[in-house]
Amino acid sequence: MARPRSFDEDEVLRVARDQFWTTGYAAARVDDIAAATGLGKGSLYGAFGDKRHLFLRAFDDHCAALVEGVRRALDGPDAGAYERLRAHILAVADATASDVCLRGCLLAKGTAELSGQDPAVAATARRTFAAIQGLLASCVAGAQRAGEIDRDADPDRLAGLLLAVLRGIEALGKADTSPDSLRAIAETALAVLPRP
Amino acid sequence: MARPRSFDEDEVLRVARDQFWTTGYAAARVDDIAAATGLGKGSLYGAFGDKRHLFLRAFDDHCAALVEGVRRALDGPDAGAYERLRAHILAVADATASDVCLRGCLLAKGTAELSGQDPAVAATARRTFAAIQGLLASCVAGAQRAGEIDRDADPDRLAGLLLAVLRGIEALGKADTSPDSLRAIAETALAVLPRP
DNA sequence: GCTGTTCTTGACTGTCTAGTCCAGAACCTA
DNA sequence: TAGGTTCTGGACTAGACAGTCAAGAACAGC
Repeated sequence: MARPRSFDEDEVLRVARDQFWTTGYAAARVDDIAAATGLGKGSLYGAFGDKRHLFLRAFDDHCAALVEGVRRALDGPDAGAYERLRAHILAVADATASDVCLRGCLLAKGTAELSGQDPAVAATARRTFAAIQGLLASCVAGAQRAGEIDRDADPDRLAGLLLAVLRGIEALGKADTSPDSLRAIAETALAVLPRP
Repeated sequence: MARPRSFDEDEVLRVARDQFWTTGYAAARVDDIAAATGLGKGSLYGAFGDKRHLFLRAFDDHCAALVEGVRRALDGPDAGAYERLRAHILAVADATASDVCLRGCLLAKGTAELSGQDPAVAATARRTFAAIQGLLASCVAGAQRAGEIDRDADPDRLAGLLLAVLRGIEALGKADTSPDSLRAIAETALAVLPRP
């Protein structure tokens, strides 16, 4: 029928996400995104609307990928649930610590910058947090069934606590907190989980 | 000698801080800050240099006030230490939940937006976090001496965990997490502290 | 190959904004 | 009150940036 797109939408969104990620939303320039993707601005505007919508698409994709990553890390049989939980929490601490450019997580950065002014951003963030908490709760419940965490504890509440700890590690990482401190937080969080 | 300043520097910094707070650094306009303070831009630039330095001053002042607030909340005799800790953590959760405009804490917002690009911001954030952790550790140690927290636990590690939980609550609050959830996180964090 | 449609490119526009500058005001000291 | 100094206000500048647009390119169907 007509001339087809010469670019891969997902790839463009990934590049755009990286730009927003490093500079923040307000400081990101559409010209830079166009240059980084190799597209003209017309194509960008034609495909995504305006800067805000481009961000929202990139932000949503990023959050979905994040949840998917957590799912891969935590899903599985009850038997290894506690170990998966432990590995995931330590991995987040280590990844945060080794993020040299301190850009942290786009979810945190975007939410901090925009959720107060853009309900769509707040809604995506809320959904993402809820999804992660759900995955944590399932994993905690698995560990309870496997006898690694006290069965009397409320898995949802423990998951909420762990979510807060993870987001806290993220936040502290942006201040260039030492890798040791971040790891200590993760280990302490695991240590205080009620054992059977 | 010469004409004296017609404005109070601290008051101007407070107003500027509020502007940065609501919109973020990049989106804040110097013209708006000038209008909000009632000053001409010449006075603003004469007194503070440029936008970045104005922000750094406001940010530093805010962080110092924050630490001072935590100190007031947590300092005191061993006897009431645990209760002060408990009250403070619940108060942070409630304050975060009732922040209707979701602007959160300027410390978190400024750090998220700028620490990757401005070492001065990262340094202030790191100092502030360390100070708060120190205050938490002292309070935990007091509660240990008062027999409310297990004496075998490392107060610094518990303080690190609590700091992460507090920052996590802050981060989740920006996504408009329900007041109940935030309070549940705070209560769970308190519940998992090791008792004697 | 022709036609109609959609995509691409990048120059262009209008607006916004950080920072400058200067003329005059306010104040202090003597 | 005179003189020197700093402060004030706001007009001005230069550059940056989001978003538009028109001319042509690439393709599918015929």
